[in-house]
Amino acid sequence: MSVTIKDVARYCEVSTATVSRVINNDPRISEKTKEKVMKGIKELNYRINGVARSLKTNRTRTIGFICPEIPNDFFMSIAKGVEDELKKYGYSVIICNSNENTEEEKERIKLLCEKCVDGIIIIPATDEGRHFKYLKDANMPVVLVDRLVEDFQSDAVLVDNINGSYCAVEYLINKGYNRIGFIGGDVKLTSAKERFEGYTRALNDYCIPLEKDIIKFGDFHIKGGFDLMKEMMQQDNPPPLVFISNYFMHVGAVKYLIENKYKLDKEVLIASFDDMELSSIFGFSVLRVRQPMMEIGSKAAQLLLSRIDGDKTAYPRIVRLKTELITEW
Amino acid sequence: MSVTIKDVARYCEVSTATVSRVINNDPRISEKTKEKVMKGIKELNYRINGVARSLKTNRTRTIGFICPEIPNDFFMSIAKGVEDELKKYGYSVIICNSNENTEEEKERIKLLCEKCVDGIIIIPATDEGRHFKYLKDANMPVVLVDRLVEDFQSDAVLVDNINGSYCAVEYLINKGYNRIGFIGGDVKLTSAKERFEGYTRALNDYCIPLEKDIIKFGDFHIKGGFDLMKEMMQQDNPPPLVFISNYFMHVGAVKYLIENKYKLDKEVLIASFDDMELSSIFGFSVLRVRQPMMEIGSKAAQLLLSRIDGDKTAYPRIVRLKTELITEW
DNA sequence: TTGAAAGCGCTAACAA
DNA sequence: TTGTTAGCGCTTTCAA
Repeated sequence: MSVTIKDVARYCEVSTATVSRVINNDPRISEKTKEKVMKGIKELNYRINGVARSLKTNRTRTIGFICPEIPNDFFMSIAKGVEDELKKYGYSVIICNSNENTEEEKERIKLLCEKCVDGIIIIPATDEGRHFKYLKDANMPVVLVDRLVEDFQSDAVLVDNINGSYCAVEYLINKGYNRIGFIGGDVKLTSAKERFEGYTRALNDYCIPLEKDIIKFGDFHIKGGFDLMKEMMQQDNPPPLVFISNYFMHVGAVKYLIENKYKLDKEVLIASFDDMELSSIFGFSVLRVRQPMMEIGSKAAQLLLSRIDGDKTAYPRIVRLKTELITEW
Repeated sequence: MSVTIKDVARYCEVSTATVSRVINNDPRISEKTKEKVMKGIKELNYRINGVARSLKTNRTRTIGFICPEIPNDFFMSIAKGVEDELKKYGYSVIICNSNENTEEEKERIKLLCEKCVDGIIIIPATDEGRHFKYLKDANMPVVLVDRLVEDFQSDAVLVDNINGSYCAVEYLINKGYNRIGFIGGDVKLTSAKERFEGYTRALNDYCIPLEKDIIKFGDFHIKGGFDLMKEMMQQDNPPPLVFISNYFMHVGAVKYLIENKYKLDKEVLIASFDDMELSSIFGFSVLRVRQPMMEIGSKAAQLLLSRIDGDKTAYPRIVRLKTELITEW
């Protein structure tokens, strides 16, 4: 079949250990032997077999990344952050799709464990976390991202959702708005719950009563945003400004407005959580809460790596990253 | 360390071969032994070590996917197609980012080979393909997607770019437009070149002379679209309709129009290659050429799998998928 | 239907 | 500085 370390050893008239030392840059080797072996490697066209190496070293230098959806700029920006950070250390990333489904998530976890990844980063599909016990049993390092789950304590990277939406709403109030609609995601998700909390806290702190009719919940998707914006605007006295708690709902809301010929000027304004590349071109958006997506990813990667390298610091370690207010006002 | 097949064998008082047969669903095994072993597996909490298995079987059931950018709905929709198809067969996907850079692409290829993936799907970073020779030497199955490269023959999945843009432009001509601007990508890329060719052919066939001033090339990115749309609109006699040859340039063009307060009605219209979820909400878009992204991915996966399974059909096998015209006119 | 044993390609402990 | 060798956890051939 293919060329092995043994072939190289024979060809160069050295031992396999010597060849191994050369390919691992072991310093205890003479310049001369090293050159000879390198030459042999080249001439025989030898390639390292990472599988054999992993079997021996108990390390695959591969980690898993499970997220609810693949073509999704939010999740993939985090994935990029993970990848960029990990590749510095020679790691690669198996990206898996849970399809927002706990069962599939469970499947993927099993598969990744079987593949002996060194650790897993998960953006949970739901708030259900019982199946994560499998990871603990397998002694697999994990970092949760964006959301926490029930029944499972784990290292995690989150953003300061409450403060992010608090500040956004506060900013709007200071701009003179006191009827601010709210469109949010399923409050079972950490992020959705906290963002709603930031909204209510700000209103409370400024003595503005909550208006039930202009507060709406759905899922975090485009369709959810579309449907809720429709409800919002079709009622008798729609608010002049709506705070929307993620990017995809924002997109859905804009979709509704465009399809229904709302003007790009001041008929209705949108503030929202998330600031993606396209957010600013949607035209209704006046204020956004930016999450540092790449940083979320790189931070998660760092946490995971430290656990892989044996860091036993008290569990769970939760990192909360700051958000940033973006406005053209 | 962890529980191995040996532990299970000892615990169940059978041989390791028997345990192996059980976990591989080998039929030549009695119901009774099978049950006994299953019980042992459960009680000891045994987990398969895929690395050891891979070393023995020479198969990792993992494939690599290299693309120029990760947070990119076009590439990731293809990736999802790949993933969905492959997971049926127990495969998983390592997603790598070439950053549109030949050097990084080369690095990733090496890494994937070292990890002994069973095959690689690549959306090439550029038209440069010399470094792909490494794959041939390593005997690694490859499928190229979306673009071909120089100096390297390979299985590939592409769409019918020429016909796609031909039909779009033809449709516009039949709607009465005879001044159609063109904004395209770097013609070194297969897709960019072919889409321009479709445009010119259609104009030729309908005896409309090419107008140099309203034909512009840049890169396939948002900024490219923005800059070229600016050039397009700032000249003396801008065309009433522009054909833009990919999604991201389309986004950039819209960005320019919005920022410069173009009205959402008929001041200027856009037709474009690609039909993404957001395309229809941009407001200027009247016609789009839809690529079947998921299908591109699943087809690429199928091609790759067949090569992995030893299919020696004449190389290269090129699959051209059809596009579809989307319009609300 | 089951078991014994070789060996996949590599690393690392130990010896020289 | 280099070599010998055991063995990582599994599959698979051959024999029983």
